[in-house]
Amino acid sequence: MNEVYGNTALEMVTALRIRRTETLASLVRKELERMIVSGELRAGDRLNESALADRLGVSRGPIREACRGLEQSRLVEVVVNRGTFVRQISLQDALDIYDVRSALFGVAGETLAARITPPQLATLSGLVEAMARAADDIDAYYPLNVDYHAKLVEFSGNARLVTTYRSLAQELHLFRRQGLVSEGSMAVSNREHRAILEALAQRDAARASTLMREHILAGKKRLLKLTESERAGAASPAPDSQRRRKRLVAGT
Amino acid sequence: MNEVYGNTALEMVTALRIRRTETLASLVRKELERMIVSGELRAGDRLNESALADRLGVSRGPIREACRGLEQSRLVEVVVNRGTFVRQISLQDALDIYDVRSALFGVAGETLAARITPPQLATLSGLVEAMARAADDIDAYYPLNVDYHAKLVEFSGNARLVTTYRSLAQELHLFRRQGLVSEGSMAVSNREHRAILEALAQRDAARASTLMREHILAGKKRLLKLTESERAGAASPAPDSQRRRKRLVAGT
DNA sequence: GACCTGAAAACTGTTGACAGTTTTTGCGCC
DNA sequence: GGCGCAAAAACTGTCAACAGTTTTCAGGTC
Repeated sequence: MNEVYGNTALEMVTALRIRRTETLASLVRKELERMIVSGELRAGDRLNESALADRLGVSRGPIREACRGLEQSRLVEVVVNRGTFVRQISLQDALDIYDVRSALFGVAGETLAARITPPQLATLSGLVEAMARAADDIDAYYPLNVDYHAKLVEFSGNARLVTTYRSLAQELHLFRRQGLVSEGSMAVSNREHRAILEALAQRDAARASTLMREHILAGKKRLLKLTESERAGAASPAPDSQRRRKRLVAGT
Repeated sequence: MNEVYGNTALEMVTALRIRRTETLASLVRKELERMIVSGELRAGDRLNESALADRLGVSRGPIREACRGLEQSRLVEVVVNRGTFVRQISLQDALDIYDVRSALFGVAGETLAARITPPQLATLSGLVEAMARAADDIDAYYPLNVDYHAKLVEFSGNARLVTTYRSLAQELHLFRRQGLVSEGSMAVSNREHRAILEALAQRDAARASTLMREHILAGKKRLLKLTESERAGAASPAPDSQRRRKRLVAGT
């Protein structure tokens, strides 16, 4: 009848086509993940089960199942009888995650140095060059940067490391300050990327591990410095829409 | 009427008393976790939703929600239209987990050395002494050992590290060979525990980190050696009940 | 006996409804 | 206008039933 019904019908068709490989709950989980990571849902927002069910054209069952999955991967928090909320990440949480992530990245380096293949080296090299070309165009740089890090972990061949790392990276997306990459740091960062690549090419496990660990810790330090200078002096970047609650998923 | 109903009634009372703090789904999740870690449910077993629902005195909804949570923490695997199965961990998986765990343990050491308090040192010291007294009584030694490791991570104060580490440790419980601690290794292991304790007492972050990382890697090496000698020579410890499937949860 | 085949049984995926709790709303009172 | 307070609305927790898929099994065939 109206646009809403049009949308859900379309999505249902898609869902049905995919079925037999994916369950509704897992499709919903992916969609919610996307909404959270993309910022469509913000930290603190409540996930209204009925509203989501209407919006996605399914019943509440799959929605609830999806939420339990998200709870376990720490993207949401469930409060009994009150609902599930997109998690709020404190600065301390973010710093803690950086520490864990840096250790994981270190393992990736150690493992990878011993087994990296020429095609993998070529892929990584391509990404570093692309980042160099991106210069200080942050919109071009950022996805390349994410991809480079992801590839380093994936190429390690340690499946459990990959999932753990991904989960932490995703959780970090909940942190409110997206602008953690300042322009000046991109050149510095890519210099580190290149050094990592060299260590890997030489199969120097110890060096690759150290460099990779420190690369993440450098990110942590940047974040720390940023928040400190922010707290000390200038007004925070976007102080306007601070406590804009009530932006639940309800209305279409 | 019969014993089964008696059980479920009792459990329901317990559940109702706890309510308002916990949801049925989370209670079920904990129960399933216990069953899996304790070995009551074995790797490969299918979790029959209806049977579990009857057994625990709840409907299938909470069971399904619990399973989605377990799926995310990698204790079970869900196959569409076929059910959820207790995960099977291969030797390679176990080795991969050891690598990740060792890195996490290293972070714990580094963080903890800088912030450990006298009472915490006392607690850890107590555990090391208790383990020494346990000598080669494995039933006394094992839980102390688990506790010692857990405390080292908890005392680090990094919440995310704690949950990640716990999840990995739990997953490792799925690995079929429980006898990964041979008698001779207990003395060696406790010597390492004591060395870690000393490094922490001296607030030597680098040393504590290295020792703790290597402590876990030593466990990995023991496992590796064990499986190699097993493969090479003697028959495996318990070759009888190998493919004993069909031990689903159904019958009471 | 081994092997298809098709009906029956068992089980998972999903839904809609009901019960109990939390939040909102409307109203009198200060 | 601000403040309790009770009724109503909104929402979560749980369940039982239905639909569709997978597995089992009996019967026929070679």
